[in-house]
Amino acid sequence: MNNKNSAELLFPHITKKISDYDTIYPKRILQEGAKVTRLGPSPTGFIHLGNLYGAFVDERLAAQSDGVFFLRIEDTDDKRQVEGSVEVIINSLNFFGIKFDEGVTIDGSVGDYGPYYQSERGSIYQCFAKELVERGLAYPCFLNEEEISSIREEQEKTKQNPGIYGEWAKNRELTYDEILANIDAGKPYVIRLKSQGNPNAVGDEVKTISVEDGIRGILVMPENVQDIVILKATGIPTYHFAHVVDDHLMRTTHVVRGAEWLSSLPVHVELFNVLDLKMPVFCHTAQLMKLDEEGNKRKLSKRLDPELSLEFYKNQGYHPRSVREYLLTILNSNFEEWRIANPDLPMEDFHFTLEKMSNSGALFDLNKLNDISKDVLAKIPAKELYVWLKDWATEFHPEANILFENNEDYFEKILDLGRSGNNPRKDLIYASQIFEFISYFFDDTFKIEDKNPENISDEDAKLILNAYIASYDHSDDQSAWFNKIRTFGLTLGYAAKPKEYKKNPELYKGHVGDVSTVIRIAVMGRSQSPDVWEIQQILGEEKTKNRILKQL
RNA sequence: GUCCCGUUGGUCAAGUGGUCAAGACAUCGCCCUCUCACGGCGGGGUCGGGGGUUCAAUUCCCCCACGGGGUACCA
Repeated sequence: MNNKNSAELLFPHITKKISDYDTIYPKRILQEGAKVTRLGPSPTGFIHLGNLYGAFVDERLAAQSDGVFFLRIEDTDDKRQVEGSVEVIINSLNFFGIKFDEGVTIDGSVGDYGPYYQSERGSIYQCFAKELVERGLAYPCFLNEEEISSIREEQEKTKQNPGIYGEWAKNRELTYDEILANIDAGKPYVIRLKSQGNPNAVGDEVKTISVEDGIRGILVMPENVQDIVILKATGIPTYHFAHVVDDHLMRTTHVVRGAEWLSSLPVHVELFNVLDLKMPVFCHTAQLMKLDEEGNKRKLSKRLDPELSLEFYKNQGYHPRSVREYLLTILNSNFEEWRIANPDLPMEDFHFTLEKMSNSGALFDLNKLNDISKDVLAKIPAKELYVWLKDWATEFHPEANILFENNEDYFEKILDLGRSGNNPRKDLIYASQIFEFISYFFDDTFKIEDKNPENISDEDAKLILNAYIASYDHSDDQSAWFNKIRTFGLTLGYAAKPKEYKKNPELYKGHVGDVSTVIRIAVMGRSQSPDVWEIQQILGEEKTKNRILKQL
């Protein structure tokens, strides 16, 4: 038996059979309908919003069905490894609430379906490859780089499809003796699939495959005809082969991956068929896009788009829950309606479905994220916000650390400012914005940023502040406080209501709004802010008076 | 070049052979109001183009355009 001998020659050290692995990694015992999903990042040291987006789908699918979500590291490309990136991946995803049930963790692997690093699964892939060689469905190919590129040139010249297939696959039918001779000569080789597709078919003769995608419905594509590489010269598998072997042995039920894999789907289908394995449900997600300077949609790129990096959100201080809610609104458009109907339920109560996912690429929209974040933060109690802000500042804004010392009560009052009642304020968006927003509460960061209204001269402003300090009583309630402002405003020549001023502008210097703006700027340094009385109550009498006095 | 996927307002999108073509963000106007927010009310704005099929097409079919992706011993 030619093939059997070749297989022995190629893989002398492989003694296990595929069936042995099926015993080692038996079918998972899970309840009916449980989904097994996986994330398979390559450890390049960069994890982005697209990864989170996909991971979120995996996580929801598994969690909602009491299934399993595991992490497998796809480190088959030795050129792209980056030290420490596995930790970065795990920590980043964890920060945004993505937790794995199984697979690689910070302290080693967990689960019965390992190893979870593809680099440690070499003999498994080789076993599968060996059996394919034995069965005449794969073969060693000794074509070197030059030979392959000259094949390509020839194909381009004659306008044929590029690749190694059909008669271009010159090593397809090598005999045992030829293989032996090549190996003895020390020639490097790869293992290629001997595609069962017909490369010479044209028009209606072209066979098609039909796959039901979890997101896109039925996909019909031409069958694969390429003798793709399954094991590289190093003995390490390509993605295609590793995917098929691993997702079978790890008993993955749903493969969630980006649309960039769509075109290699026929390859995967052939591999599953040729190995006689049950295919998982493929779920090809749309890619996240962004509008470029010329107004074209384009794929987010890590070089050009800082907001693609998960670090961006951590740096800016977006709350993980905000990012999660935003992602869910892109993932399932009906989430938004659900959220409006159920403002107080945790987002995990929403039933996520693949069918509701869009097939076209969504533009990333920072506006929307901000809007969602306002609602999210509005519901988080001040105590929790305080802890979150403190943690964020420790890492990204250390100069603010001093603000947290013995200041918890003060801080919480600030964060709760205007948040009670039926129409709570929604001022808080992300941590760095919050520090900016509340900076006037702290003498270290307080500064006069805005100018008095144009109709108020410096003398007028002093008159107003003098009258204010003279009438100031910290124990006044809000309406008493404002009535005083109206009263002395009127004697100084300012209408008590803006409408009165508008009716007879010639009678007044301005209106009560101008008066309170002057006060607002003295106390807050800004012409716009939440309610002055409430802010003064938080600041305290001493600080309030000092700030006014300083402007006199 | 070739293969694959996609295309509903500025953005995210629901949706169906006959709809006034939802909703959200953004935007504009008004109301509330001492500013800003919040909230309320309202406005503008969409089925990429061309052919079919049909009494009727945004919806079904074909062609084109545009966008994205693949075409690796990357994933």
